[in-house]
Amino acid sequence: MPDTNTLPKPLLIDDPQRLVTFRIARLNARLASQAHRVLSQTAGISLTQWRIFASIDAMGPASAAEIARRMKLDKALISRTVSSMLKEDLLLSTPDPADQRRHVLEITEIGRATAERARHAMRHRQETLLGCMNDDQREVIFKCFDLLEETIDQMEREQ
Amino acid sequence: MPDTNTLPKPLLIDDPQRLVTFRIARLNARLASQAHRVLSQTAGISLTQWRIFASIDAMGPASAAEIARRMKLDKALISRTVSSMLKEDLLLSTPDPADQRRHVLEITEIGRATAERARHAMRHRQETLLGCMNDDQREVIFKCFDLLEETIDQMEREQ
DNA sequence: GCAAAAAGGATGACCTGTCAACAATAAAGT
DNA sequence: ACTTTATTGTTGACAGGTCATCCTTTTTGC
Repeated sequence: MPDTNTLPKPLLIDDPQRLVTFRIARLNARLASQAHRVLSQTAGISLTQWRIFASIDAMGPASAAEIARRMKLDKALISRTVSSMLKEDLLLSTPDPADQRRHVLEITEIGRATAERARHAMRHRQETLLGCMNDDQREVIFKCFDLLEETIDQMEREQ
Repeated sequence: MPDTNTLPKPLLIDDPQRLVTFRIARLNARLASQAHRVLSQTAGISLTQWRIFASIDAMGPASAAEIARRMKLDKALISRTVSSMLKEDLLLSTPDPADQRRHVLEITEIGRATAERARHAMRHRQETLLGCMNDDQREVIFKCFDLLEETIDQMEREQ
């Protein structure tokens, strides 16, 4: 008897909509493209540039490696993005006298003004996104993010 | 008085770790690279190829456009991925006599065997990921995914 | 003090995914 | 019947991001 076309059959995977990875991937794609639109319209910067601003702003001047570590982002990505930001005078890089490999990055006036232009839209967006959940849900979701990242850490350790 | 270097100051953004977009982006990057590793080691396929398998397997043979719609993925991406899978005989494409633009895609025996090789590892991974949360948390997180996607839909409608 | 290992940073090759434009076909509106 | 509009699927160009490798400087361990 034929099967694949007559009856839907038990599956390779139960329901793609119930896969964490898949849902997160889709959510991420949509959130990123939305953020990209907002940032390029308001301040003409990329999402990674925005994140570098946010990192330095939140935790003070830092080297590229420190930013990469703090945000768990690829250092190649940071390197390229930082060099684009230096070209546009959004960041200032000063060599560390105590370590000749290290360059400390800080936000310039231009950089701060640029980030400022995106701030309201980004904050509003963030609030709208958080606003669709109630306090309990917000608490649980961030807890789950932590749990998932811990699990990934573990899986990576075990290979 | 100087400021940026003396005191940490109130911020552009409160805490990057508390940004939904940022957390989801990071989680996604880590999950995707992990999935990529598992899939290439076990079955030599890409994540998008795996997703196309999962989509057809879960919901039956379909055209490229239907897959793109179901998964909310870019049709260009689907087109390129499908053509790579056709070259490797992982999928079979048959023209629809009722609509000459449409081609119905189904999984070949080779394709099914290939997907099968990745299945255990992928399912185990999925269970480990879900396993770090309890029933309540799982329920809430999927609920939040739905809420967030609805919110994005709304924001897109309002521009 | 010195060889080996590790960290900072840059870069080339590469892959993924997005956007816009296109040709071909089909559907809708007149 | 015919023009307009929408849909399917393909493609080129490109931004974003990853991986492996490299060079330089610093740190570690003998």
